[in-house]
Amino acid sequence: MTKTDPQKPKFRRENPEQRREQLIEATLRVIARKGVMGATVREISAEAGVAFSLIRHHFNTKEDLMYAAYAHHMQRMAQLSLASAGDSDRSPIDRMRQCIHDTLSLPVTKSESLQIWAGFIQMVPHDARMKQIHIDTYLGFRATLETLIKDALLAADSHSTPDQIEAKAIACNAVLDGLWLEGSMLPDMLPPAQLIEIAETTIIGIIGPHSDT
Amino acid sequence: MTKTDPQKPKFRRENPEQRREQLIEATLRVIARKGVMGATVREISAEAGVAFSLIRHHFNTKEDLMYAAYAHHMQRMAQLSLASAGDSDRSPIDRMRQCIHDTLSLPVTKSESLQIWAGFIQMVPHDARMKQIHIDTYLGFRATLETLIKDALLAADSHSTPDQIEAKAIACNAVLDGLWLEGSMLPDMLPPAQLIEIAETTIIGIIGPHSDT
DNA sequence: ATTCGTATTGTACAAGTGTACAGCAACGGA
DNA sequence: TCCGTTGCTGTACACTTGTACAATACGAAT
Repeated sequence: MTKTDPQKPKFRRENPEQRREQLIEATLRVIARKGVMGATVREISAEAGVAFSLIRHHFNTKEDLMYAAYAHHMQRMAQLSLASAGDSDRSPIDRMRQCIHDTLSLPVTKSESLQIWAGFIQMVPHDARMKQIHIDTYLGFRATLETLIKDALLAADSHSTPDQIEAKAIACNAVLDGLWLEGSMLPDMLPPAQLIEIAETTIIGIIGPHSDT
Repeated sequence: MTKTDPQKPKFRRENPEQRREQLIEATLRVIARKGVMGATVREISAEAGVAFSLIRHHFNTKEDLMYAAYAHHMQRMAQLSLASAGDSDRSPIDRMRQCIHDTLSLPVTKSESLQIWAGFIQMVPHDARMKQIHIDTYLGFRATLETLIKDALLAADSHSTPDQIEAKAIACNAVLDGLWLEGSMLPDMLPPAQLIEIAETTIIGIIGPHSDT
């Protein structure tokens, strides 16, 4: 052992904001590895390499840490899925294809992501703040889909009422959710290539100008 | 206090099979009310009205109880969704409509059902037995959908390859999963009537004889 | 070098966890 | 009526949990 540094610091003071993010990331890793029930303050702080009592210094309560971690996770997932939705260089249909591809491939379909998502989803019906985070994420995602669909229909010179566009966005969202879910759960049975092909066929069918019932 | 019955039994001996089911039902109620983390052996046994040590008498471990509860829940959900799938009196398309309706209405869309589902789903990636239960349930549901789709296509005198039918079943399953998910989570925002209409339009579009890409 | 704010630590604690086990009591068969 | 089986209970225990709080020590400002 090199004892050459007797005044080596026992710990490093971190920018509170950065430390908070470190704890959030550690929380997500622990949930992915051990599930929500395994995500104890001691496990999380060990993952982050700090004393477990530090959590209480940066978050009023463990619940607060969970809220922050949920929002963080959903934000990242949405960003990964919709990264190219704003590229005005590409055609709407091309952007939609890219969005489908990104949603149904790694890293979004990593089973870790699913497990984190499921662990939080389970809390939504009981916790008002969790529910709010879910609503914000869901509506944000759907709004982006709506824009994409509207652009695609305009490019095809096809008109739809706002209600119809909303319905199509809900349907597209459901397809992506469902395929993402099963693909993440059973990656061997439902590989990304198959998921993407099914999603493209289905979503193009949904967007296409019919459904005047 | 009517002390008229001094030899009132302190407890009732139950058929082991029935007692097991009582404990499973109590488990599901507790998970629905308090989440997976709140589903302790004491809470569950209190819900069932028995001593908490009784659980260990009927289930080797708490995990075993969870496995049984998961299988039980998924079995019931599938049965509620597919109750009319076998009615050979009705046309395939009619049965599919009924299946859509049943999947996207109460009681299947009760938020309790979702919470129980999410709580278990979270365990799937880590636990081999949980994963097996999921696979069995998923493939079972999909197989029923496949039959329904095949019958509908036959009735319309339209031919498809097995691969195409499988792809359509995966897509239909995803639509139903996704809509069920969001509908259960946000019942006020996405009422059954709207979900059902969207699902019918989408699924009829999926089944309909196109998708030769 | 010294001071000072505060990020960080370590210890402590009450409450709750799943499991173990010995003994009680219900109830069907004698 | 008694008896044996076994479903069922109650207590106990080792362990983990989230929270509380006083003491420590890092790092920047002086």
